[in-house]
Amino acid sequence: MLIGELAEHAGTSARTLRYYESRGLLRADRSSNGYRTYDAAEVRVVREIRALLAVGFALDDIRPFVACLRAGNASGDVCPDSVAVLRRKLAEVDAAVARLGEVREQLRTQLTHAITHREETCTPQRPSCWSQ
Amino acid sequence: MLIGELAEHAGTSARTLRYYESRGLLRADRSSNGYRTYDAAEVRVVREIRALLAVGFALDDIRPFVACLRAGNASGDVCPDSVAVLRRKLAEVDAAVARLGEVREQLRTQLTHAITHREETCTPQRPSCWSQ
DNA sequence: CCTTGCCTTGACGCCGGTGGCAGGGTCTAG
DNA sequence: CTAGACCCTGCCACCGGCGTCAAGGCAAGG
Repeated sequence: MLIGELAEHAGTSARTLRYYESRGLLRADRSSNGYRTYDAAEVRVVREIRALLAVGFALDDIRPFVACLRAGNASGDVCPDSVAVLRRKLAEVDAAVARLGEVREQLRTQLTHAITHREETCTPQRPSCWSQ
Repeated sequence: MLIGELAEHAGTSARTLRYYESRGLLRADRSSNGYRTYDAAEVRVVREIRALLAVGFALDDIRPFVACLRAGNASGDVCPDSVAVLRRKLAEVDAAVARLGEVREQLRTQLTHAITHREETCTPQRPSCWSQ
């Protein structure tokens, strides 16, 4: 399988696949003319990468999952390194949710405050209130 | 007030203040030698900018708040344009929270699945499971 | 032979907020 | 006069995951 075919099967671009290779996530054999040649199994690997990226993983985080798949496991998740990354990411997501929750509260407070004070200060008698 | 003083009062760098100016958020008079000169009121403006940036606003989003402060309002929040941005940001944050919630669930599912299947597949009898 | 369409490597662009440097002017105190 | 601490403009670097262009090699069909 050439790189264009792999890209199409996996739903991405050849450029992207070369980038993954440069980052150590993909490997390719080369045929005599220098073209990259892929085994059909690489489709799964690329799909795994895309799926994890979509969830918010960085390429460096994804390496263990790829190694796990390559080791012959049915899923990239089951190896200890992958589990460690999953745990870490879960913690990060929890932290992000918490922070966003605080931001949300602050925004709500600001909005309430703004609407309240608009009654007092933004009147046709005081047009300087309007920013435009 | 010179740019270095303003930077110190507002807790940031002169470089940053020049950048804000280049983006249309700050204005400065120039003294005869070409140095930027600031009114003491600019400290509040810069602080407003920093506070909104810290919450996750982009510089372009912050413009209305600055205009609102400049118009003489006690808070940058009270003008209609600011309120509109606040509403939009709140919606964005809500969306982000929702998405992260889904991601969190997926991660939890993956983790549970991984740990369950590790029992079956990752044994000393099948060392290829381990990615390292 | 020529075109078409794939492949190759290499390099720059993007986005946003800032740091940092180069190369110069200005002001002030000693 | 000079040192040092400011100030000025302008430009490169960063981070990450690519898009995109350049310039060329290779395969296959008319």
